[in-house]
Amino acid sequence: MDQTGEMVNKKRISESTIHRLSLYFRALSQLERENNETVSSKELAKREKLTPAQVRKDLSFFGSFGTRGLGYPVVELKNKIAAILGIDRSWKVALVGVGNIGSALVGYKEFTKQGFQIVKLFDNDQRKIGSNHKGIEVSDIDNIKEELTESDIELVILAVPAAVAQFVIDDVVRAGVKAILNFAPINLKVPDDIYLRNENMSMELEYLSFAMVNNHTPRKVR
Amino acid sequence: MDQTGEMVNKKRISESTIHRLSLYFRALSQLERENNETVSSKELAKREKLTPAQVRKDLSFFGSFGTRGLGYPVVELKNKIAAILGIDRSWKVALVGVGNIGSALVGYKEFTKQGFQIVKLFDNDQRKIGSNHKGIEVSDIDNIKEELTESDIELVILAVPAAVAQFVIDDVVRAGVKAILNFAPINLKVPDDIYLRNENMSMELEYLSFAMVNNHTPRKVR
DNA sequence: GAATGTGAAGGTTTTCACAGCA
DNA sequence: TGCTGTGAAAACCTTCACATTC
Repeated sequence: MDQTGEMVNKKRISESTIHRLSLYFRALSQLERENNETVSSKELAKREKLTPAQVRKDLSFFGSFGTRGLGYPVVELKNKIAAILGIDRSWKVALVGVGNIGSALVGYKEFTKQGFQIVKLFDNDQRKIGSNHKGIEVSDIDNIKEELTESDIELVILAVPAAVAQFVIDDVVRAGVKAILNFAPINLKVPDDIYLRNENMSMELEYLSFAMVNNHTPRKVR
Repeated sequence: MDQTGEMVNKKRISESTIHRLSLYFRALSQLERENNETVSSKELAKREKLTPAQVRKDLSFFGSFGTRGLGYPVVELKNKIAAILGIDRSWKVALVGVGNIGSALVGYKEFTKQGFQIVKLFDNDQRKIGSNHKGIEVSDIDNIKEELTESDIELVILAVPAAVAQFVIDDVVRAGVKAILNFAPINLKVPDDIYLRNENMSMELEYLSFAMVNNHTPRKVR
């Protein structure tokens, strides 16, 4: 049960449903740019290679947003989904590890578009510390616990080498951060109340490799 | 049915199973470095936050690699999985779009470790074309169809802006490439016989945002 | 007529539980 | 005894099909 009244989970929402909400959001943004007032589940499904029934089921978990015979109001639905995903606000994000991947993420437009603002960087390289990277201050990773604790940062992106990732995440957790996106190819240990997600970019390449070698026919595209 | 005899699919292998093979491979590499001769499904599961039954089921789709009472031979299993995933060889990869994300991927160690070699870059920026980027030649994106056709590149990573991604992928497909990993946040159209995977890095951030706002308790970590 | 919202059906994936083997 | 390999059961997710509403 949820005291805020924001959303009461009658049923458990599956992870895939949430991921598809991201897709709907993206499609609806595009539909808005194209000046569409309404969209049917059929059209939405087509744009993201899903089925109309799937779209309707997913949305129905959160309410009835459509009009029978007409479809869904584009802008309204987009805003509803943003609220469900929690991206109707902005999130302050710290990025740890201004290396190869890290510095690419600093300029990643999709993050900002969705309200994720990288406001602080951490690194252990003395040449980077104290300087500005694309307008964002780079702090010493040794002070990460203190600096995060004092900040209002709620989300951390880890882009450090696998060898040090566990040490870094321990500090991040101690600083009270509850949500972490990890790019290091390693399984990190965190307490149960921490949301930790892993982004593993070679996984998809490996899937492609598997598919080619085995003539695999996938059920869906992802 | 598969004429190569490499592997006959008795049952359809699920996508999640394949993704988990990547995890097993990673864990086994680590176990090998730690000089473990054998590993049980229990230990393997623990390392990747899965269940022992899941590990055994996954592996059983491809054969019986273990010894009852003992476990699985680490190095042997690692090699078997590499063969299944098709990463017991090297793949020549072209990367299109040497921007923010693209240039980060050029130096991404995980790719090389798994046998994915980026051997060619493409961009439309005249300042980059002809130059070398981390030792790899940058070609004009206008010649992509010809250059890919003449090459032995089998895999393409797309890291171009969403606005041009469809045009670029059309050329890539015309060049005969069958497997593409797309980083642009857009749904691309390709013929049925092309393997296309999408990497959407903000999806996981959005999931974290959703989880925090809704106190979502996930079934698993991914 | 057109398209949503949703129980019920169908399919897929995961977990259980135990037989079988070193 | 310890741990794999696997049918069967359970859980989960997707699709169907249709009553409902505009």
